[in-house]
Amino acid sequence: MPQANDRAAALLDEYADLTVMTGGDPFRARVYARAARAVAAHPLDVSELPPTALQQIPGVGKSIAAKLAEIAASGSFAELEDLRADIPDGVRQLTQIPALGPRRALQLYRELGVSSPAELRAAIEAGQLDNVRGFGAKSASKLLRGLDLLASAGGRVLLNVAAQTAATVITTVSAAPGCLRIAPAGSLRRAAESVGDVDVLAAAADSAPLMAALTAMPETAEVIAAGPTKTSVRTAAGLQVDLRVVPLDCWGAALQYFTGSQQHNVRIRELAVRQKLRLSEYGLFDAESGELIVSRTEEEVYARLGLAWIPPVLREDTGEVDAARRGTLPVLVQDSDIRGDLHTHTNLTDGAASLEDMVAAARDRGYAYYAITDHAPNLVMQRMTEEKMLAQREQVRKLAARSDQEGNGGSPARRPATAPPMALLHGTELNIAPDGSVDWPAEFLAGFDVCVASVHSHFDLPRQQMTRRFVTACENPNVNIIGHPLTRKIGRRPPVDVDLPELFRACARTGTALEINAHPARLDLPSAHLRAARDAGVKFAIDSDAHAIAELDNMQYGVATAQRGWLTADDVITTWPLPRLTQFLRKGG
DNA sequence: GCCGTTTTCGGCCCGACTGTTTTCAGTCG
Repeated sequence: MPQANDRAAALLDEYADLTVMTGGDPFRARVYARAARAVAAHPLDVSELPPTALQQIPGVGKSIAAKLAEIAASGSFAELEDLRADIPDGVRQLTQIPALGPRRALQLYRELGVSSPAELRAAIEAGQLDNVRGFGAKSASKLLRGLDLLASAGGRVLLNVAAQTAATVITTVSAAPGCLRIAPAGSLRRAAESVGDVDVLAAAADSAPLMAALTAMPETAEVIAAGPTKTSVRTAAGLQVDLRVVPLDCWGAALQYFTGSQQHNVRIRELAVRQKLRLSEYGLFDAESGELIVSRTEEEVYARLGLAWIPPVLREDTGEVDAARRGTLPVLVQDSDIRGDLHTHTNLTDGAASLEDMVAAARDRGYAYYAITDHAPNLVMQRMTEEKMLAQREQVRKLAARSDQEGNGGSPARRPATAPPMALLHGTELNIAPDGSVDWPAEFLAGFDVCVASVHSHFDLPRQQMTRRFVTACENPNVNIIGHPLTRKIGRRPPVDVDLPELFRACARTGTALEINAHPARLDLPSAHLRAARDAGVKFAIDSDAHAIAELDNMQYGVATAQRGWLTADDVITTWPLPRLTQFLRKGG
């Protein structure tokens, strides 16, 4: 989405937060927060839209449309500035501390003058909290730990780290006596790009042995809360794990509830209320009689509300509820649709494994095709030369010929035994220079089966120049895929500033695919932009960018990202049969 | 402040746990 939308959304969000802090109308705050999400997800640049178009955005009415216009004109709006004058920005930062919400943060500011995390730490250490009503010794030590946590990481982890932690928890807790079912829930089940805490749902008649197993787990460093239905711990690595245990009879309602997102759940519950029903983690009930209607499966809960079952990856309140009601949910691309990988490395450049080993591992995955795309010479540290590249090509051709003779191993689950052997494509990952040019002359590039082109430096070009850079790369007849387009690293490096609608148009016009880089630290192009790109006519390559054998398995995170962007198999060129893919790689030439 | 398969006004999701308090507000998801 346009960066102007992110800025406007941040201001609306800040206004919502400050409204809550100052004891303003909580419903108004919620409306602003919801409008902020809708603005952030809107495909068009809100700073350029007329008021009538702004009011088409869900959750934006006359008043917020006027605020958006004010933001476009002046960079902020008057009501926000009024609240900012009352409350320093540092006070809002305080609410990032676990267990410190808006009301108590404001209380600390009003009574002690604390207006930043650093000042809060000083105040606690000076014993000033003792004089504040509602803050006891426990609060003080909890806040100190929260301050440490905030300083260390911001608390969020990548999807693969969360998945590993969940796997450990599930192994441990499922071994406890009486554990009937157990599954990941929350943002992990939705495959969000980062996870703040790991939610695990279990079913049992008696929760005590399960809770005990969690708190006794060697990885558990601290027990945050412990009750009969919910126990929260923090691992030694600092990651919070929430275990919820419910009776088996309400498994479906509980899984629906604990998968979220919160915004999705609000939508679903509003729908229930309108039908004179009440939905909780224990089931869907008649609002008046209190009688249980359904609770055993998610499918039953959604069906009783008049909805198709909604895949967890779509549960973000971005239109999935309406689509489920109309029966127009997309048939999402699946792991089993993936036929190959078009962006991988070997130890010829910065990969860890040999060509032979990477190819063998790919073949074990049952792929129909696999591209080796080592770095090109302009990434100087990789020391690539034409000679090395041509020698690798020879090796690739020999490996391909050998597998032709020997037939193909490969998992029978993915392809029948009669399937042709895995095709090997020789490619490269080019470096897009600031002017949009890439390594090597066109004649040499024409010898590759596939070229990925990516930005690896000069991340801070002004938007116009950055956009020109990408468009020039797309217009190169030898460039097939733009690798990790925004070059962001989750939680570490921001995305580059590029005019996305223009990039999407260039990709569609030139037959250049955008990558969905499956590395959990990248997930790039991010899911939030995929629908706009798809609507502009863009096709996508889900690639692992594997630098080691184990990283081939990251493909699953790329597929999940594509799903979160509502993509079907047809939108993704790495699901296509080889002849269709080969045709695409010719770029109409 | 927004919104409508009952509504253009009167609603706006629901429950668990904690800490400090003696009945509940705040926080979280």
